[in-house]
Amino acid sequence: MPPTLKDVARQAGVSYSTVSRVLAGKPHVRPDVAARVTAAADALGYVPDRRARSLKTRRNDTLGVIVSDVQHEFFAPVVRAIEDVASARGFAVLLCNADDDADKEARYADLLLEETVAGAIVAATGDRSRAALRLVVGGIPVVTIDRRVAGSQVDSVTVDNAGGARAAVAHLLDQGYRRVALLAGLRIAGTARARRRGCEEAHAAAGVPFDPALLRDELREAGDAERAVAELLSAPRPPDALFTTNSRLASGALKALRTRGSRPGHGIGFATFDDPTWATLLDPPLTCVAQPSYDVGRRAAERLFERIAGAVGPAEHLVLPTELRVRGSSLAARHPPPRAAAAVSPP
Amino acid sequence: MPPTLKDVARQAGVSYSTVSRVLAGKPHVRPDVAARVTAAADALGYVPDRRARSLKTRRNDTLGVIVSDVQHEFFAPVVRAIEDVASARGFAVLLCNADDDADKEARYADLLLEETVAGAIVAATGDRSRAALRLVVGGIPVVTIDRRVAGSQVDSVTVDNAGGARAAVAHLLDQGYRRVALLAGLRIAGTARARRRGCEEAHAAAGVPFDPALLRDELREAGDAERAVAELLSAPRPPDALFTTNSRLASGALKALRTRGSRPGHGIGFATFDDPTWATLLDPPLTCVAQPSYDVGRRAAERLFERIAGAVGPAEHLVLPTELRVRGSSLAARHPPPRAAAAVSPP
DNA sequence: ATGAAAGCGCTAACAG
DNA sequence: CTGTTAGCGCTTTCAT
Repeated sequence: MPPTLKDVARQAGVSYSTVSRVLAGKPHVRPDVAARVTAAADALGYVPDRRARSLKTRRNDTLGVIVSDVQHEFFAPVVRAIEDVASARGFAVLLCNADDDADKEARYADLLLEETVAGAIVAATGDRSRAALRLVVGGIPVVTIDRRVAGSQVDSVTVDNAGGARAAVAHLLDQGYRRVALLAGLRIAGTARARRRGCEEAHAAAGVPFDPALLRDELREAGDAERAVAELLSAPRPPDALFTTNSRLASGALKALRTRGSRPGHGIGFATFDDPTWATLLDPPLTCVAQPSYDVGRRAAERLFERIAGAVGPAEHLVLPTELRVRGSSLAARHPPPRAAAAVSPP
Repeated sequence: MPPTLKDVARQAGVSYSTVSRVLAGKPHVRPDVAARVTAAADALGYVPDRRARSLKTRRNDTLGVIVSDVQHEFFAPVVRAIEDVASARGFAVLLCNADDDADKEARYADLLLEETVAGAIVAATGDRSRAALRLVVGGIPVVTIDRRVAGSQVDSVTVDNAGGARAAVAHLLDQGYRRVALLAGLRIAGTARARRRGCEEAHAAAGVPFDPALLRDELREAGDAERAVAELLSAPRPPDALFTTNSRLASGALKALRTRGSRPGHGIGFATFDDPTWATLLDPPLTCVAQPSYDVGRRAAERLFERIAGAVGPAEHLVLPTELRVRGSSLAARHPPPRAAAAVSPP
């Protein structure tokens, strides 16, 4: 049983509340008394009880974070950033992995409600963000990531998914590729929709029709992408370029290419969302749409703290830019006929 | 202000404690009363307050996790596993990234103490595990990962770091490499030490002397490894093979090789701890020592729950096996003199 | 089967 | 400056 305020008080020969005052650094305490209290406190190894304090003060220095999976390339830095910002302010972070599963999300929302966290960041992509709404109804400040929540006072931080996809696909088309396959994640995720839109816009702008047969979505794991690409490549009219909407799918797609003995940039163009460390280790290196994941988390957390501090006003929707990093995998189309000359590249 | 038990009681026209009983699923309540209470509770959107409950019951369904960085290849699955096990039992997880920084670790230990978490998993590698000890002294069950804590009742789950490194280096030596450089992480980390030991044992067993000039440790980021490799390769007696102790360092080392235009498996052998998804996307694919990261987290969490449930007895030290996955990057040495024949490989 | 009351560890008036 | 007191929301005896 850890020592309580009372124990410290007894030990220091003062009252209960004096100890509280000293330990809270409140003024109006005689220095010698303060010293005695402090001494007693660390003699006993006293540690204040956050729950009790929080119960009394009705403040809780804890943030909740709901993501689909911390293991994901995108979420790991986001979570890390949130934790950094939180810890700098003395806040703890409750981590919830909801796997894009609406039930899990709802259960976690309840958990955060029961914990009466000071605020929550919801990066989950599940069913209509019921979780986020539940929290909002419960009176908890929420910032979402990856998607907005309709018509509410919920701030959001997202990356320019449509723009990023548009840039990548436009680049592929510009390099002479004509049949760009789109390998995307879950349709319920706002990001997936936006990226698909970007892809379509790029086609429209280039005056190239987008063949719906080249769209494969609802892809979760690398293996899903691998199978999809294998299928696409053996179809009657195969794609001549691949665009994946995240690095997990990219690795699956690349595995499929490798199995067939084809290399990106040699007959088949390749680009992906995310810029994983290994992108530049491949030969040729991967063309990527880099997104500022850490910043997404950081900005979301900062905004959340503004709300916690009482900021009012309409929802703020921050959209962070992406950056297209052109590397070898997407360069000028050389069509399968072995080793034809480069097509559209500059001299 | 969220509704409390009192509000529900008033609404249902029963007493305070009856509501508690109903909601806790306790027996001895008339069905119709129970129904009225339940109805009132969800009419008001009542959500129990975990802090208050925990304060009263002196139990806290929360686990603390201290790792150096969730973004790390190894820790992401560990954290994920812990969270999976915890959530299956209705526990929440408090995530702490301590960056191998002793001060941060200590602060987080205090945080977990203040939260009176039911138990903690400490995967941090900092200074003498002061953090873990602090928790133990505070009466909190602790399971460590990556390292044991001397002479205490602290369980641990680790992977066979020495064995994994030994296997990889033995394989390299067996393939005919004679100057294997070891690129390792922080020296304070128990894992780094064990991996180094494995490397030395492999050398001893093969009767090949290990040149201390080929050891580079205290490497944190990919960039550190990149610089180290660049240096090593331009030294008078360069290594003919590289072994990195984690995938982050591997990517740095590979970058350095790439810059010099050399490919692993062609004149220079390569192997690494960790088996990242991209290992098989490279050409040649990377020889890896795979470790069961998810299982480390899972087993640690399971053991922790046993302790929380009151298990007594001496510390249990679980060591999980690693698996050497031989791929192209480490195959038979062909020495730099352009395209010499393979050296020691079987016919 | 239900209600009354005490108290978990803490903070915040309010007295003195 | 310091002590007394009243809860925060909940569970848990103990009566009834």
